[in-house]
Amino acid sequence: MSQDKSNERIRDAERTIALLKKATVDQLITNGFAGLSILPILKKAGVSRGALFHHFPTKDHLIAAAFGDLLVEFAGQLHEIAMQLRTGAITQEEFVSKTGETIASDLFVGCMEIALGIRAELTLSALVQEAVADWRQSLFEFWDNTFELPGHDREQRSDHWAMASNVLRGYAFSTSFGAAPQARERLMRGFPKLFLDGAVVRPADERVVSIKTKSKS
Amino acid sequence: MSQDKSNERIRDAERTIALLKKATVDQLITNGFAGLSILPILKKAGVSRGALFHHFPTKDHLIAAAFGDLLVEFAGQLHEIAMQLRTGAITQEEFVSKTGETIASDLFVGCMEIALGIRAELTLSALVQEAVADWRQSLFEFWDNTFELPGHDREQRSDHWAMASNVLRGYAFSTSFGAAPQARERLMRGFPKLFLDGAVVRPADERVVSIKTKSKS
DNA sequence: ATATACATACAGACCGGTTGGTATGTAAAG
DNA sequence: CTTTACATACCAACCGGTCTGTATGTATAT
Repeated sequence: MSQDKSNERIRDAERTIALLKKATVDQLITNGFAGLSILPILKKAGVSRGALFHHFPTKDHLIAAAFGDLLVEFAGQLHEIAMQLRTGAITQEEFVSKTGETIASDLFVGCMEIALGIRAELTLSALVQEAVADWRQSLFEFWDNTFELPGHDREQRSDHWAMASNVLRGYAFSTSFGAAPQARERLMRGFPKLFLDGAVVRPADERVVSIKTKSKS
Repeated sequence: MSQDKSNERIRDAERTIALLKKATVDQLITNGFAGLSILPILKKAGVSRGALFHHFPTKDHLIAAAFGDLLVEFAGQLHEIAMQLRTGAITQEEFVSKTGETIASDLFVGCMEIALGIRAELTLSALVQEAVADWRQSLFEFWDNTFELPGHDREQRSDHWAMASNVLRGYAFSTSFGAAPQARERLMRGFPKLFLDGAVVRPADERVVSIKTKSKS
């Protein structure tokens, strides 16, 4: 990890913070929410305790920051997939496959774990509230900017894509067991039939989209 | 909790085990998976450390046992709702409402939390594997024994109900934030349209169903 | 019936290890 | 010299688990 055993110090706040958040995400993926202790995080980041608590008042603040980064990254990944479809770089089938893959990735499962885990932790849940709201919004935009639903008003579209999102969330959850090998095929067959049948892909230039969240206030 | 400060001991293994499992579920609901320490569990159960480790070799075994109980209880709740629909005691709309409520309850959210949380814990995930397999089976039976899907073969029915289950899981997940007040209405509108349109309720006497799991081997 | 022997059910002190967080010190930058 | 960035020693609280001891059962022998 860190071969700088010499006494030269690296003084770069941004870098240190990034390392810490990255290590937190790594730790979340490999050891789950319950495994989010600061010791392994510090080890992975190659950073000292002092550095951590210099930049973050508590462990929860670090987790919240890492969680926020995760969600933003996801929004970016989904946006990327959407653009590939809208530019014709991939087929609708590939779109469903890639989206499913993204949602069922360890990263997103880790997100769900945090989202459920913080239910009982008031301070932490308060810290991530804003990031979650942003994420919700960007998820709807992901669908609504990618597909047109002729004859549907805004309310109906919200309903439609909310259900679609629920399916993917449930899919991600069920795959985290790894016990349903047919789950993927079921998604590939079922999802387009249920949600994309009447939908029309919006050409890439139809609407200029900013998927970016409001970011650090 | 326990006012028996006298030196009279209650010697009832079944009772003690039940108290421990109950306390574990309670603790899971109120404090989440990360809050599953033995101390608060023991306190809630009014049982000593010695009693716990006499009946369960490790904490994980207790959690697994409590988790298994939870899943069986859920299967029972769903079965109950299904029977109400099949006997005509409730409407389809009420059926969707009740099912959604059950899935989005604190109890089930706790289940999801465990299911995700154990991802990184090998021993625990091994312990609950069987219970999860039983649960999967009973969930499919819940749908398939309740509704007929004319013109669908077994494979197609599996696809259909797997997607339906995913929607509910995703719904449960999203409500655990409490941030989407319209989520319930969306489910009530969207679910029947997507999954119950071509489905026919099986009369209660059409098929003798055993929703019971294989139970303790 | 009563005494003996043993298994089971429970209680609570105790253990080493880990937890999140702090206090203090030091090196670099302005 | 002051501020910022990082390092280290340290702390009280808590963790899961083991220990020894005790209360309560039951099976057998007398």
